[in-house]
Amino acid sequence: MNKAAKTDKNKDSTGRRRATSYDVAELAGVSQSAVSRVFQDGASASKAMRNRVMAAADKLGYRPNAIARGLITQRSNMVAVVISKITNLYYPEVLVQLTQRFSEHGVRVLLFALEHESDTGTVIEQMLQFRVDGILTAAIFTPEQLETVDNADIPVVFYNRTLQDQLVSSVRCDQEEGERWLVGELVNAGHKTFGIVEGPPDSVVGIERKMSALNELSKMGITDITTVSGDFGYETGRDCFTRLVEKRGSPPDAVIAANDAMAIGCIDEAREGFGLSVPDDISIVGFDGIGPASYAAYDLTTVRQPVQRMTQAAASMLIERIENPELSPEKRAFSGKLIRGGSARLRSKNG
Amino acid sequence: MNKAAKTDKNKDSTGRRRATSYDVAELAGVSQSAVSRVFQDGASASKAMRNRVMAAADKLGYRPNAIARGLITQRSNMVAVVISKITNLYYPEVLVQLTQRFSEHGVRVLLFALEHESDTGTVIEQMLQFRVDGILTAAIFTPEQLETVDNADIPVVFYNRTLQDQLVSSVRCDQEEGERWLVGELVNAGHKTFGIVEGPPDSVVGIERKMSALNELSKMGITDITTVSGDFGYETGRDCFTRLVEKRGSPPDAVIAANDAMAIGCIDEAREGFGLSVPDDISIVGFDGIGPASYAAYDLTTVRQPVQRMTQAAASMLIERIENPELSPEKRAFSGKLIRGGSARLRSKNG
DNA sequence: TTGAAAGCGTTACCAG
DNA sequence: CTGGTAACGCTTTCAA
Repeated sequence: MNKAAKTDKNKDSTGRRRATSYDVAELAGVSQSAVSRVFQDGASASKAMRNRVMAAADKLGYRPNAIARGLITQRSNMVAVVISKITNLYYPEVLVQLTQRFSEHGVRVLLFALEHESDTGTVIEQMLQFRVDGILTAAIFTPEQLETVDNADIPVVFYNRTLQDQLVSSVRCDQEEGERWLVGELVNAGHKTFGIVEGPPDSVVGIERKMSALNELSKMGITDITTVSGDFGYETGRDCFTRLVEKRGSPPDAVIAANDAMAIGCIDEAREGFGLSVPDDISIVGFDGIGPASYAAYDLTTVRQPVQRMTQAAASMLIERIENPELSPEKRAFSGKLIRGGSARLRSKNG
Repeated sequence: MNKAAKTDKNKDSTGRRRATSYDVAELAGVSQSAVSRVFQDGASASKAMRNRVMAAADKLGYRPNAIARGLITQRSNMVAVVISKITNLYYPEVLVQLTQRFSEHGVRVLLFALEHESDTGTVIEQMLQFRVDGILTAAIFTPEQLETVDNADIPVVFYNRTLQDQLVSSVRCDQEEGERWLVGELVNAGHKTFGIVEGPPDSVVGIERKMSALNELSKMGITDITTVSGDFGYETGRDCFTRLVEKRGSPPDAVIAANDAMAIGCIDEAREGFGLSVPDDISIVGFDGIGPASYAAYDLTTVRQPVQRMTQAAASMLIERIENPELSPEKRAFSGKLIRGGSARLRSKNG
């Protein structure tokens, strides 16, 4: 291999090497450090210098190499965002908003998607290898995993899940409150028998919602409660409704589903499979406030998560902790918004 | 600032510096190059060496630094994925599947989200700075933008959009065919007057679908066609239906919406706003095959995109081109699947 | 199979 | 304000 061949390896399609700060420096007739400074924020560079460098730079199509910068700076300017199939981050707008929030601070998003929330282990190694500056996760961590990232001094913010009594930052929707509202509305409107459609067993969110509902129901003296479990999907919601009725022998007065998708499934099954009228024969409520919940055919009574405020908060909490690692953990819970839709027979506000 | 303070900067919470291959080498009593080799694939290292190094490594919690590796290797092992609000990549499962596909090849996803498809310019610079190995985009590029990434020798795969006559790789759903199917079914079932609900003007996907439908309608001799335009959202779908009827003076026999969300909006508005029965009074069809399309209340006639095969193809096409930059561009179009739902009055298959 | 040494493209420190 | 030089943590020749 001759010399030409050797120097070929970094050439682009037109035969030029990808320009570095040295190339720019040479063309501009200045030092490489000068070029570096021109491309920094609080740099000290004279106007003349800046002009010459810039001219040379875009003549060569120079772009600072963020990888190299990260190496020396010890800041990758990337955060890991972990989503899993059943997460709320999974809702499209959340990811888009998050990415944009981070982007405003010059931070890029490295995405990690989990098939199951329990697969976290495999991706943590990756996040650490890529030296992400922070982690925003909608999947739970085991204590060991938490310790691992903690030892690496990487700040973590949990989205809609919070480790019991652990000293970690989190942003969540106040689901206890939400379920309390829903149960309150239903009981006050005279519903006496309840079905609960809970989420999959490995979902903390699902468990929380179910427990809160059960708690509130029992507080209000309701004892006729039947529970079945689904996977947060529409189909499973339909299935759950059938199983619920079979288990009880007859439909309950109201069904509380752990999320909107299953609630919608319940509505369809109640109507199609059992010829019931919603809400005249049975009330059905969900949780989340997803798009289809407000479709006219369902008009779901639900609690809408303040997604925008939550993502906003999550992003800034993480960025704050990247910039100031000494900041102590913080847990923020946002109230949802009760949507009194037509899928439940509720007392009118004025009654 | 004394020496202690200086050396502090890279220490972790327990006071140790983040371990490097040098630290591992020292502890294991071998050279740094040896450590490097142990953590590579086709490395040559004796079993004894490997053991000693590994022992030292996990004693120190050593993790190879992917950033540094990327710098020397000239491979970041990251690809950029660009989504915009109205894209199909926007559908949750697509992102998850993509990320997993890439992950299998050791490639991470750097996510870029656009508010509008036309904002591409701002993110291209970022992708280049981070030296991504490839780009998968569900947003259109201008010719200049395409040239920019081309000059940087970064392979690009377009998802569901293809630049007219440009020499680029793309994966898409065959929308012409899909619209042809839909129109064919409707015309054959006797529908004579049509409404078309098109997408936003800056969506290539929307335009393609509309043009294909119009084409096929005209081929089949249909002339009574009214067109209104929405933004791909549910609410806009409802609105569009109203405008359609107003514009025509009366409801058409059938409505062809550019996507499912708007089709569902049309159904709700037809029922609620105009007291029409779907499909007895009017047939409504969409495109995409999103989740809610199959909800019992809508049971939409639509064309489902083979999302899984498309993401699979997109990921492997990009990876192939990263590993072999000489590969010529390739355009792959996948047929969708016609879903003959209850939202349209169609000829039965046997009739 | 192993080790020494030369980069990769930046930033950061320190004189001038 | 500017330039020289030493890192950053790794991979990759090249000899031994």
